[in-house]
Amino acid sequence: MKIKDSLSGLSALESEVVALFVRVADLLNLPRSVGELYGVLFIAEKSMCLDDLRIKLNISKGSTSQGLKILRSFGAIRVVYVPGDRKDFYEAESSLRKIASGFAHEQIQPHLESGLDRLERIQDLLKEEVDVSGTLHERVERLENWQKRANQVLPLVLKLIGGKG
Amino acid sequence: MKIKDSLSGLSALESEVVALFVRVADLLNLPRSVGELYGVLFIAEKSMCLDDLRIKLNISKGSTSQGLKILRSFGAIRVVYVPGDRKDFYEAESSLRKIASGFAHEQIQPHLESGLDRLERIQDLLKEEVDVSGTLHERVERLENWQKRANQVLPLVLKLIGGKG
DNA sequence: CATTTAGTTCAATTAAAAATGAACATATTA
DNA sequence: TAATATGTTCATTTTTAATTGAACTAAATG
Repeated sequence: MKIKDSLSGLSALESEVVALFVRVADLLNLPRSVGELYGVLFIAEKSMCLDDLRIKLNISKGSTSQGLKILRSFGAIRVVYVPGDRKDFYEAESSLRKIASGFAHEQIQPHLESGLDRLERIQDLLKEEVDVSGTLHERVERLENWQKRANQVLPLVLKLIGGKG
Repeated sequence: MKIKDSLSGLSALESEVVALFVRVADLLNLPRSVGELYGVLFIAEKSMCLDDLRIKLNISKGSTSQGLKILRSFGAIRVVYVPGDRKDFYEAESSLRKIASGFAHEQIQPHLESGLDRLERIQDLLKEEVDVSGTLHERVERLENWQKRANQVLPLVLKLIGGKG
């Protein structure tokens, strides 16, 4: 351990963990850099500041700042106060429940809401129409059903994920 | 109704439905064209062939073919036989349970599996290390816990989504 | 068995998303 | 209050992903 890949600044173990979270980020439609940052913080022994992360990952200040902002936005990282240092230090939030909940509220919920808006517009369009086929009505009803179900399932999923902590 | 936007080939209602599914596609990390295709089929009165869709959406043959392939891959559309026509006709699968299940198996499961591979590699790396801190052990254990939970939650989510049909 | 029709594939192009880095804002301290 | 330190913003560049369209395979038709 402690032997860093001189090019990447990451140990073999760190690299693997980062790679894992880069994959997760991709799955969740988040920028690669967000996965990298969370990965480093997840496996870090100590809290780290923007520059620590930027240097370790060899990415730009802008990416680092934006990535940390995204991670903060859904509570995947926490800012910790370090006495005698004006820099912001970060550590990874380790409660899956909290992260999932934050993600659901910040990244999923808005989509569901705008979906609801659009569905209402679809219903309005349907009302304006004359001579609407039964099929068409049935399809729009199905859409309403799906929308409703999505809204019901999300909180249940959070309950499942948040099992213990 | 039946008044098509001459430029897009879609009625106002169709446009809204397509836009809705384009958003869903984006949320699920699928190409825009996949959302467009499913949207048109979802609201269509009759089954449609590749060329019907290509013309209606004004997209290329290649995109249409690839998009339909993706939709078939997780069972979001079905191929229907039309007597006296050699073309393949498609209609939207309307069972959310089936679509979600197909999506989970084809698009999510592989990620979970490769995640497991990577986790095993991380565990191996940890074993090779001497002088591993308690923190580090704890973090990798947490990772195992998350992985396990993801594998447990996925089938439960499918149960929830597939409520009635 | 040549021709047409349907659909796929994939190299090249285009479009979208992310990363960069310089300019900027804000807070600190000497 | 000048100089420094920290972090943000955003126009530009770079990278990645999606789309295109021509070449292709395969099947049906005449």
